[in-house]
Amino acid sequence: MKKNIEMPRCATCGSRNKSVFCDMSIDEAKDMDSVKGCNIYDRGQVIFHEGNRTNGIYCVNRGKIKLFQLGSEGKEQIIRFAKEGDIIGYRALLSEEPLSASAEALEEAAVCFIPKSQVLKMITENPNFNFKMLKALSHELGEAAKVITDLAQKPVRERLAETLLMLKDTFELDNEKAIQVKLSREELANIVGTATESVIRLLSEFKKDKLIAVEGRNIKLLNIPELTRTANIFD
Amino acid sequence: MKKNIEMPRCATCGSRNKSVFCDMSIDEAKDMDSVKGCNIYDRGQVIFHEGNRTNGIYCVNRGKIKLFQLGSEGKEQIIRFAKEGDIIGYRALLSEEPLSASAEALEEAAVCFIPKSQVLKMITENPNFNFKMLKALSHELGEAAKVITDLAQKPVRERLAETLLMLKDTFELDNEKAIQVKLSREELANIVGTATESVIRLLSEFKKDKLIAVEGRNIKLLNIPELTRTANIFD
DNA sequence: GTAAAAACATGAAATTTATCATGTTTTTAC
DNA sequence: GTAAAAACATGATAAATTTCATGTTTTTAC
Repeated sequence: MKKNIEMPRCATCGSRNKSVFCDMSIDEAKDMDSVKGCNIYDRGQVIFHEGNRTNGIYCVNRGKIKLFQLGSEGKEQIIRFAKEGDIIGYRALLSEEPLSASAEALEEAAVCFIPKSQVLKMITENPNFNFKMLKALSHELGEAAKVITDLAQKPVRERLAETLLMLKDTFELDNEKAIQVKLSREELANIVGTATESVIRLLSEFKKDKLIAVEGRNIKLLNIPELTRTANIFD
Repeated sequence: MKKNIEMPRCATCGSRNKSVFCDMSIDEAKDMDSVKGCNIYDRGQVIFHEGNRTNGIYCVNRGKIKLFQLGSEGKEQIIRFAKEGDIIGYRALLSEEPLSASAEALEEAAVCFIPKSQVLKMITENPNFNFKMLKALSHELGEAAKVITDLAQKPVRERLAETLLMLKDTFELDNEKAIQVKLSREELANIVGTATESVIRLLSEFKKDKLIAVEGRNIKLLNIPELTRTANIFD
């Protein structure tokens, strides 16, 4: 269940520097504080549901979140991840369409809710914010196109290697080279677009080839250059 | 080669009603005319190349265009299409990244070029246009997510049926139910994400099952409800 | 702490899809 | 108009991937 917590203030939010709100004024931050909400979500809790309407955007203060669609056979397809400083739900808000994905916390997460009116106000009144939104959407669209080409053309082995590298870029490695997000084999399969068993087998192969080390959900990237080659990435 | 033609004026452009420029003022239209360029591209001509930088956006006045990326093995992946009233190249402009796709004319096309300065001016000074851009990007991003889920989860047969229906929605049918765009089997394969031979075989099956009629590149959709069922679409 | 559930793992078989080989038809370029 | 090239077509084979079956390990819930 959602818990009530002390409201994080935008002015002192550590995630703000990394977000589209990074150059918000003090007045805007106060304004935001007066209209926003904030909730804590436990691991596995749903923040919003695909198909629903939204009346605002969500800004991740802390925690890791997966965004996924359900395919026609009810299988999850993970579309992207969000972490502190990221906003989610903005696509649906701006397109005035239903949410195209569900969002679920991968670990305890604090997420603020910013009402539509406030978002529109900032877009209208703060050109920097407006351009940040345009830029974020454009960037996402470019990333999506790459994913489309990979899914259409690359074999599973390459896509899995690429997924591990993407997770590294998104969540970074700790000092033992371990990816700082814990996903099940099934979740990995739901990014790669393959069967869970295929992920299990390929992870074993990568492990045998010393590309990675695996202990449960902890995956260490031991040989990134060779993983990159396995992913067939040249740019 | 590019040909010089009489410059179409925005004020009288028949495509404008359907575009993000639909509620441009008379003054803005004149302003636009004074800075824009226009070129005619023959079938097969490239309008811009993936990886290049762009200093403006392209607005399609007439003709049909495919946008594609090259995969790591040099295979085309068709990402989307553009027709009269559509703009292309805006993703790269707004994200300040290189162009993520190449654009090629599928038939003779007239395409205007609008310099970056003018686009930014309109974004800044015309809130309606700004919201149209945000909406267009958001909508595209939602469509891309659907494509990702389909590519990851649907078999080739379903994806081909879905592609035919997508082409119907994008280019419409003539009064003989024929899709109003002519694509090679290879191009169809490059949308679906499969081998050309697979497209050929499946089109024959669809034809045998009376879902479609095929004469060369002319494809008539005879049974849309059943095609929709074949595509496994329920929403 | 223990039972139940979920996740992980692996082999064998089945299925889907791609590749290769080859021939025909259609289009393109002088 | 004709030769060359490209596109279309089809069968046979090969490869990639999924599915199914089954067992083990780990996690979760009282």
